[in-house]
Amino acid sequence: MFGDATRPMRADAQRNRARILAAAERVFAEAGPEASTEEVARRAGVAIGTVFRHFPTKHELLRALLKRLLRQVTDDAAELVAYGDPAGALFEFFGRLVERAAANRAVVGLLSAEGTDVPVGAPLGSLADAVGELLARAQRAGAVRAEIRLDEVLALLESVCQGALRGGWDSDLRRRTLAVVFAGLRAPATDRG
Amino acid sequence: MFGDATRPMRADAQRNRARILAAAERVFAEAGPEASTEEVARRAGVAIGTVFRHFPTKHELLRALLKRLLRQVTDDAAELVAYGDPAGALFEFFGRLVERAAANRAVVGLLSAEGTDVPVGAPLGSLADAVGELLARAQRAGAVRAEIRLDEVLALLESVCQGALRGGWDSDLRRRTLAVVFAGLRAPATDRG
Amino acid sequence: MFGDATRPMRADAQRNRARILAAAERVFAEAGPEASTEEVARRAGVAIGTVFRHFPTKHELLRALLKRLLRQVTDDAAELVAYGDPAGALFEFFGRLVERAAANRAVVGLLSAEGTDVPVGAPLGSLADAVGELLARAQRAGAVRAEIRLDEVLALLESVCQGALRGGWDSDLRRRTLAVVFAGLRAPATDRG
Amino acid sequence: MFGDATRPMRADAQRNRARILAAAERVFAEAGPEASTEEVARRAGVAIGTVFRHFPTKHELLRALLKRLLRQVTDDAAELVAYGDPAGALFEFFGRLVERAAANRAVVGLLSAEGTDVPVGAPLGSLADAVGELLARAQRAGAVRAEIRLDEVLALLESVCQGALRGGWDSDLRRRTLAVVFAGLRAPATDRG
DNA sequence: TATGAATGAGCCTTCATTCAT
DNA sequence: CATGAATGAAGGCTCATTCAT
Repeated sequence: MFGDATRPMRADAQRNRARILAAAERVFAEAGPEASTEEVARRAGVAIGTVFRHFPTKHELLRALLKRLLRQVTDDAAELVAYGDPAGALFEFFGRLVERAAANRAVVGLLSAEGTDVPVGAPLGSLADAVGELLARAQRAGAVRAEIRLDEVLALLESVCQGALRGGWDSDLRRRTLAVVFAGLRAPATDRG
Repeated sequence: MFGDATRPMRADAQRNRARILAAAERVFAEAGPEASTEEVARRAGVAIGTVFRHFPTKHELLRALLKRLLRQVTDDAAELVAYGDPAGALFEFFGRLVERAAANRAVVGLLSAEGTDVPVGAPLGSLADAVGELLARAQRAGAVRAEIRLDEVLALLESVCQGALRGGWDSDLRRRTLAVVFAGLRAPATDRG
Repeated sequence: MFGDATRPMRADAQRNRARILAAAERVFAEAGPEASTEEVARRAGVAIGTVFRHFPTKHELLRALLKRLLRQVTDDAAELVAYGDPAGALFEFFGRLVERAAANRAVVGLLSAEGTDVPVGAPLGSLADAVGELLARAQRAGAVRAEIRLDEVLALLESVCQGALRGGWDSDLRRRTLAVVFAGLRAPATDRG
Repeated sequence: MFGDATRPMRADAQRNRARILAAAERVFAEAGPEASTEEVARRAGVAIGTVFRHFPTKHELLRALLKRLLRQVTDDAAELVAYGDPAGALFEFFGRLVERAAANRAVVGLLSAEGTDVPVGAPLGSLADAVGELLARAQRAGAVRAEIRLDEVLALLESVCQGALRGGWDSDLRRRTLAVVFAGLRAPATDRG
C-alpha cells in the first residue's frame, strides 16, 4: 500500500531480460534485423511470450538494442574526447567502432539509422556531436586536414563499418583499409582529386 | 523427350527472360533483395509462374542479376584499362561504381558476395582482376602509393558502395567522401597509421 | 490437508473476491465478454494470479457475474411482485431490465444463457418464475391479453435487451420501442389501465 | 494484348471463392465474427492462403459476407414494396428477416452495423429506405399506427433478430413473439406506455 | 494467499514455390 | 510455354492459464 512505488524487477525477470537482450544481440549481430523473434527466444531459452512481455514489439527490442549500443559507442567517443591525445583519438575511435561493427550487424543499422525503420532518435545526435568534437580536436592538433567536414567523416565511418561487416575482413585487412582512410584524412595538401 | 538436345530458346521466352531481369533489376534496386518475387512479376508484366519457370528460385534470379551486373561492371573496368589514362582510371572507376551502387542496392550485394548467401562465384574473380590491373597501372604511373594492395582497394570499394547506398548521400557528399579515399590512396608518404 | 474442512474465507480474500467481481462487471459491461482477464485484474487492483485463484477460469468468472446479476434482476422482479401494482409491474420490470442491459453487456448474455457457452443453470428458472408471476398478475388485472404466454414475454425481454445493447439507443428511442411492445402485450380495446 | 480486358475468373477460383463464402457464412453464422479464419479455410476445404488470396483481410471477408446479405435482405424488402399488399408487406418482411437471422449471426451484425467495426457503409442506408417505404405504405393502408416512426421499427427489427439468434427460438415461439410486436404496431390507439 | 513472470497454443497475415488450367 | 490459383511454412503478436517467488 505504501513503501516503494516501483518495486525492483523480480530476480528471474531481470535474468530473463538480460538473457533476451544478449540473445537478441547475438542473433541480430549474425543475421541482421530480419532475424525472427522466435529465434531470439530459442537462443535465450525462453518462450516466445516472454520476449514479448519484455519487449512488446520486435521493434522495441531492436530499439532497446540499438540504444544500448549507441550509448556504448557514444561513451567510447566521449571518453576519448576527455582523455585521449587529440591527434590520435579520432583514429582510435574509428578503429574501435569498425571492429565492433565487424562483430555486430546492429552497429551498422545504428549508423544508417535514417535508412532503417528503427529510428534511435536523439541519441544519434549525441554520437555525431561526440565525433564532431573528436574531429575538431584532431584538426586543431593539425592531425586532420582543416577542410574535412563532419559529414564526410560520418559517411566514411558508416562505409567502413558496413564494409567490415559485409566483407568479413580479417584484422590485417581491417588495419590496412583503415590506414588508407586515415591517410586520406591526414594528408597535408596533396588532394587534387 | 526426344529430338534435339537443347533447342534454342523460343523468341517469346527469350523476351520474357529479358523483361524479368529488367524488372528484377529495378525492383531490387529500389527495395533490396527482400522485395517480393510477385512484385517482380508484376513489373515485368508476366505471371508469377513465368518468373519461376525462368529462374527456379528467387535465389537464382538474384544470382543471375548479380552476374549480369558484375559483367557490366567488369566490362567498365576493362574498358578503362584499355583506353583510360593510367593515373586517373582507377579513381574514375571508383566513382562510377559508387554512383551505380547508390542507385542500385543489388550492386552492393555483388561486392560482398562472399558474405551474402548469394554467391556469384568465379566472375567475381574477373572483377578483382580488372581492378587489380587498374591498380597496377595507377601505381606504375605514380598516382597511387606502391604499398597499397588489391584487397584493401576492394575493401574500400565495397565500403563506400555500402555507405553510399545506406546513407542516402547526395552527390556532393559522395564527392567529398571519395576525395578523402582518393587522397588516402595517393598521399605520398604520410601514412604512419 | 488436515484440520477443519472449510474455513471461512479470510477477510482480505473476501475483499479481493468482491473487488474482482466489481471490476469484472465494469469491464465486461463496457467491452463485452471478449475483454481480457488481465484488464479485469488491472481494474480490480490485484494481480492476475489472484483473479485465477478466485475463479479458476475466465468462464467461471463470467458465470459468477451472471449469477449475481441474475439474482439482482430476479430480486427486482420479486419485489415488484410483492409491492407493485399488478397492472403496471410487468411493464415497469421490462423497462428497468432493458435500461440495465443498455448499460451492461453482461445482462444480455444472461438472458440468452441457453445459447451462450456460459450457462447459468437453475437460477435462470427463478427469473422465469418471477416474470411468470408478474405476467399472471398483469393478466388477472386485465392489463395483458390472456393468450400471451410466458415464453414469448421472455423472448421479447431478451430481444429488446439485445437490441438496446447493440443498437446504442438513446432513452427516447428506448421509450418508443418499448411502447410498441407494451401495446402489443396489452389487450386490444380493453386497455383503460 | 487486346481482347477482353478482364478475363472471367478461372473456374476453380470461382468455385473456391464460392466455397469460402459459403463456409464463412456457416462459420460466422454459428460462432460470430470472432471465429477464426483458419476455421473458415478448414470448412471450405482449402488452405489458409487461399482464403487470403480471395479476401486479403479477415475484415474484407466479413464485409463481403455482410454486403451480400444486406443486398439479399434489401432486395427482399424492395420486392415486397413492389408486389406485396401494402397492409401485410411490412409484417411479411419482418418475419422473413427474423427467420434469416435465426440461422445467421451475421445478419444481426448487419443491423447493428454501427456497433461493429465492420461497417457496411451506404448499402445499409438502402435497407433503411426500403423498410421506410414498407412502413409508409402500411401506414397509408391503415395497417400500422400513424405515430410509429422508422427508427423504432428498425430498433424492433434488430431486437427480434438478436433475440431469435441468441435465444434459439423454435418456429412457434418466433411466430408468437412476432405476433406481439405486430399487435403493437397495429393496435388502434391504446398506447399509453 | 498474493504476485506477476513464464508458458505456449492460436490468431492474422505474407510469400516462395507448386501445379492444374 | 504462360497463367495465376493453391499451398503451407513462417512470422509477429495476444491472452488464458500455470507456477516460481
